[in-house]
Amino acid sequence: MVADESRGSQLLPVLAQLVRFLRQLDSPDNPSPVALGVLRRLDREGPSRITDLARLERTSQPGMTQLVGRLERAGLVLRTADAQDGRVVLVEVTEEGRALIARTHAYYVATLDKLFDRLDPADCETIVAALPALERLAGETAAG
Amino acid sequence: MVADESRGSQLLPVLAQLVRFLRQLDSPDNPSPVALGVLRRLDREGPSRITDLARLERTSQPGMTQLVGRLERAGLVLRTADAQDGRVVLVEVTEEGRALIARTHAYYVATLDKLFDRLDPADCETIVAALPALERLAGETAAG
DNA sequence: TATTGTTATACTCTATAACTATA
DNA sequence: TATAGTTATAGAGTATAACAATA
Repeated sequence: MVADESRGSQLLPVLAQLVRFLRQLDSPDNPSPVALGVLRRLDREGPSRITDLARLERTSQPGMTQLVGRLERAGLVLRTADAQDGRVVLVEVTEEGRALIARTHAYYVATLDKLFDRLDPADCETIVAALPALERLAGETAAG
Repeated sequence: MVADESRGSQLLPVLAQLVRFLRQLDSPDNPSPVALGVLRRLDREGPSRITDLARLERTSQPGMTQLVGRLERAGLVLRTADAQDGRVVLVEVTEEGRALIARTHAYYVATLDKLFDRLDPADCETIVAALPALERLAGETAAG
């Protein structure tokens, strides 16, 4: 298979186009990608340490301290002390933070649904049929 | 169809995961998304005005002036005057800019190809079969 | 006057280095 | 000493407002 016909080279422009489209939207709260990632992680996994958030979201530790500070000032997260280890700060998402996640998610979903509505029904079916495989592909990103 | 089962709500997490994965890569040159978008556009469409780049990439005009300035200092684009209209600046990509596009593209493609290599062959086939439909879906983002 | 682009200024986001507090 | 986190500082990136040059 020639390089320019590889599966990755075919999928990349599709991803790039969809992502650029979503990025250029004026979503209601307009959280930064990393901020949304942190909120979603806290929602999924519960209270977490600064150090762990920094590692998992691939930012520096000071960067995460500052992001958490901004999120806290915005009322989206709370910081609490760890009872076992006085050095540790535990960050948890607030109800307001969860509401922001829900609004942003709903907005992105509605935008994608509008794209599907403009598409040929046969194409829609083909994509829907491929979603489980795409989910497994996306799952591979966590594996390695 | 219930909201949480809509096509958009199924596609969104897949997109989010793949995009987060690609964004967190340490690509060789690490261009910003907008910078890469401008370079790719110039490569595709030839010399362009600041105003047009700003509109098409959805940045402010001063923002585009500044981005083009950074790209110029990095040797990735050239600015030339328009012979017909003395107000206009034409921006064009350099060979070095094209090389950066190629390196970045190759890196992303190789990363995606590695994901496919870890996937069940049947899933790969399903995704490849859906690529034309996905391309048309992505194309709808430009339509309206 | 309208259009093209730049400069001035400020804010967000992120990084590295140096620091404090706890283990 | 090592670890968790913060503070200090700087740079990239982007916005709005005010400006200069050309049409």
